[in-house]
Amino acid sequence: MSETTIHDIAKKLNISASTVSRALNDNPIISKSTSKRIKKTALEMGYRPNSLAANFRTKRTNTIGIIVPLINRHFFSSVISGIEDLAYTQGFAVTISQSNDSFEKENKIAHTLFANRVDGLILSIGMETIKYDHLKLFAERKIPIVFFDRIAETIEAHKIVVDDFGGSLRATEHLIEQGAKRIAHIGGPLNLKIYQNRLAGYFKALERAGLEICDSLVIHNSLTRKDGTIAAQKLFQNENKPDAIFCANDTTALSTIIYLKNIGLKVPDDVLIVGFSNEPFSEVVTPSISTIKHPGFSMGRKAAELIIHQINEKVTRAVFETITMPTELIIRDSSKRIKIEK
Amino acid sequence: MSETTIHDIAKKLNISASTVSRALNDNPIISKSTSKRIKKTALEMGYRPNSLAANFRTKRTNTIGIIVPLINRHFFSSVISGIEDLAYTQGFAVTISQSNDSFEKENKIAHTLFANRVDGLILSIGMETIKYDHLKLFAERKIPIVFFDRIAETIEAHKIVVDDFGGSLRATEHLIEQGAKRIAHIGGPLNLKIYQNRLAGYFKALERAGLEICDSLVIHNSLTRKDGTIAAQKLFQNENKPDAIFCANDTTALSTIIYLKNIGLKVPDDVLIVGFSNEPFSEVVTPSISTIKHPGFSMGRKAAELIIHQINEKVTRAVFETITMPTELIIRDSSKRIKIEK
DNA sequence: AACACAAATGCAATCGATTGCAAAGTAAAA
DNA sequence: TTTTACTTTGCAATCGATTGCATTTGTGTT
Repeated sequence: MSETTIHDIAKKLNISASTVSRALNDNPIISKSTSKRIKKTALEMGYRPNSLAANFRTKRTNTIGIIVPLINRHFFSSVISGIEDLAYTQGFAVTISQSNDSFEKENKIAHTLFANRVDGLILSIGMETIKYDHLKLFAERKIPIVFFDRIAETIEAHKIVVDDFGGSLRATEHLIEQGAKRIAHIGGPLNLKIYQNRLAGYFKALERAGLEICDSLVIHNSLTRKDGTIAAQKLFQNENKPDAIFCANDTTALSTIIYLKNIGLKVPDDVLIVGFSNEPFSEVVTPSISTIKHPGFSMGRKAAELIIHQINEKVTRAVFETITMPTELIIRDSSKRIKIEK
Repeated sequence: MSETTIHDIAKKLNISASTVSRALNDNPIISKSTSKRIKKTALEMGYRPNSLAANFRTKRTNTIGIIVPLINRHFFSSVISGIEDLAYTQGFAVTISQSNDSFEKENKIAHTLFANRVDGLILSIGMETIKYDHLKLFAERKIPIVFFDRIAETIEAHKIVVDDFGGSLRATEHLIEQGAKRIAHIGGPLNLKIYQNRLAGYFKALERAGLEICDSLVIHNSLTRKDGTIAAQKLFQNENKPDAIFCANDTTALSTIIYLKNIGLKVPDDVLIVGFSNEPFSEVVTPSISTIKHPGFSMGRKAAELIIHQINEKVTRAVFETITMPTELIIRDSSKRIKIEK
């Protein structure tokens, strides 16, 4: 009727539950012969370990909690995939929740994960998040946290970010190499560090090349399809039109390209475009979009590696590091001046 | 030092732990005044509920296990997102693993999820899976299972599938309406039901229209980018070339389009194309790809709804149903005969 | 004041596995 | 045969919350 427990096995073999427990956990202190007998009986009796009981007793769940703004987004699902991939090999399960960029939900999720005693937390914070009490909860109880992409700067923890600055620098320099003189930038909300960095890389490249920084060429918005269209509209209503645009994501790069096509301008002939993140569509649209590659999957693996190390080593006094994942410029059609190519 | 428990609260207030437990769970049997005192003290003492203990005692984890072949894939991450979305509102957490289409991994994951006593399991089985012992485990212990997309036909459980047949029928009919006479089909591995159904819908449409079914126009492969190119190559080496292709996914639709472009044929002018699944890129490539929409997110929500209902109602003897999610033809440029349009 | 009955609280067992320490068993050395 | 030193095994407490049942407290009625 009810589930077989180690006590049932013990009773059947006339031994103690402790021995059964040890045998099933391959504790070498148990003689091989009894161990074998126990395992055989366990199998016969259809024994299924109850991790709940074990976790409760040992205060360890072998579970990593993950919070992302939205699961169904290429970058995040790549990271999650990477985390799960490594975690699995190390015997950890992952519990995933999405905050939908709502602080309230993020907060509740954090408490639930804590109540479930996850061994560690990997997260990318939501756009609304400016208070971190829900995360301090973990820090206080020495439960390791690893941030990725959207990090909380004031919390002491390992952080994994993308080299936004370097990527943007490279992207902008590439545009300059292709002959662009008036490069615009469509950027994201500046309360997020990543967009600050992308802006900074853009500025740096201009500065290095001795190009003037022009306020009217820089627009910030939420980087949706629509935002991109509106931004492009604004840029090309100027009398002094740009000859290239560095977009802070591929989505706006795409809608910009579509807009330009509609007003009769050609990419890359008339305007050069570079995006950011290497979305799956970027390779296959026409023209294909030059972009900066985000190593989502390996970020996930790295995050898992860091957190598991902390969990296993119980490194509490560790020096926390901020790991910057390399970015890579992928040159595609949207930024290739044909003349220069040949 | 150590965590505050309900006993600590009880001791401090000189009452019993049972009362504390009941108060914190809003049991109405506890008077409002004590309840208020208890909650206040709990807050002051920084009490954090230990779900491990509660779950252990109640044998209920409020957790749903999910197994998908690959998290980082648009369709699956949409479904996961939908599951999480609804589950969250019902107080359930989700634990997600990817099988990578490996039977061994799927098997191990199932056992781990069982050991962790998830309340229910939602999964899409891997390509290698032909034995279901690891799932019978759940069935035997009355733990509800819901399959989606790739279902195990011999296990009794709710199943949620996409209307592959109807979608394919509609897609093919659409091509016929647009004037196609020789319609090819690039399909997936026939050991998966979904591809059988897509093939069947294609046949049905031809039959209804009185068009001849021609073996040389039907190709089956694994539906990768490369497979699509190879298939297209084969189709257009025939003397009797197709004037339209219905592809079983958008990926092959895309690579077919690219191949045709390379050999100087125009889509849709020379060849009409329809894909399946509505990948994010399909809308934005040139020409945009007509396709059949997969309602991933709502499938996820539906799956969550079904499983939570079973969990809460303890419906063991329920009649299991197979729910077919509606598909929708999205007509884009790749299948629009301009002349017919105007 | 006595009683009945309802409301509020407490007692104590329980869930299943783990683990420090004690005890028993075994083999080798003296 | 006794002693010593391992090897194996068992005892019993423990983790924190829940819950059926018993008990106490409180309220109202006659």
